[in-house]
Amino acid sequence: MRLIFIATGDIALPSFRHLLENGPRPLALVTQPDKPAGRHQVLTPPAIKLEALAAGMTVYQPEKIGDITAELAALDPEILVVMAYGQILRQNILTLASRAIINLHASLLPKYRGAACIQAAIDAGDAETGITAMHVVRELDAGDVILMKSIPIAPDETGGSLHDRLADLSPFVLAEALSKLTDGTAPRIPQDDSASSYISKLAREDGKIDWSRDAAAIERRIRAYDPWPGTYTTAIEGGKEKRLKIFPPATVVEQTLVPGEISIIDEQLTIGCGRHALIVTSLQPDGGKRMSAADYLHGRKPSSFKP
RNA sequence: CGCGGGAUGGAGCAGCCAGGUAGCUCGUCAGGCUCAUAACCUGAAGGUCAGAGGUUCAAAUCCUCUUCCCGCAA
Repeated sequence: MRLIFIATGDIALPSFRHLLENGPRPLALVTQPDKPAGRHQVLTPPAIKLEALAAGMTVYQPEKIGDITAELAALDPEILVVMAYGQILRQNILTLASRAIINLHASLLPKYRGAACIQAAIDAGDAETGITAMHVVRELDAGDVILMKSIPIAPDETGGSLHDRLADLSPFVLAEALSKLTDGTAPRIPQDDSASSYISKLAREDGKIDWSRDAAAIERRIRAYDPWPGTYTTAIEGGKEKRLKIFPPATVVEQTLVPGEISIIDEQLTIGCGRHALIVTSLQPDGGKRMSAADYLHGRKPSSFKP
């Protein structure tokens, strides 16, 4: 089968490796251009690009995928597979493949269309999420579904752990979808648009903790946003404001405090929330490394957290 | 050279501005108390103050350079 793989995010790596090992081997990889990353803004290629090059595969990194329409058409692809690519596909790409253009999406559609679907499932407290394989249409993540596989969300699940588990689940969804497309048994199940929700891309600012919310909701967010975009708050230390990153795990306790108020018992750092309170165990002060709450309290004397 | 914070016994920090005995909260070890203890009491060990150079009678502290860590921004 003549197939082109279109992906940037690491979540696509297991699926890509699956195709390399078990076929059909992609004719080419299309991925985003190298981008400056890290403190020193070093130009960094997507990991999947390096694996493709190591496998001797042709790699395209167009600023806009529409710029290479002719090159892709010349490969005469039957199927395009898209996963975490990061660009909107226009009509000339959607009609490029003779058989289908499919997308692997990390949610149980129609819930959580869009970018931050993994974090959204944990943040909402869902019991399960999964990978959906569907046809790509003009509207984002709205195409007919071929199949989906679900996995349960663990009580201590983080965005990072769920990302990795969904990545590992993806090859099975991809393989089954390709096989059904090949033998003509792939269903086209329309999505119920009325049940859909859209999650836009997250920014660091989204990780700011609002202590007036329910402690359970804050706890879920701390897990959902780890490691990206992370959660943070502002600690008042000796009258000065210090930024403080918060990491999981955190524990909800039925204690009543004013939102942002700090209670320290037996070196346990408890923060008041809108409903109940939260024990935070792992954090990172501005300029420092990640440390336990106990270590933090040995040297710093926070009076409260900014609600 | 994008902006900023930091490096002080094993951990987290204060001391620096106004140079003059290495300090705090813990941890570790020993002893004591106790039916017992992660509790309490007493004591001890553990530091080239990131590195190099400079100023000075004297540098953790002031000046210059270097290395490493971290946050923001992208």
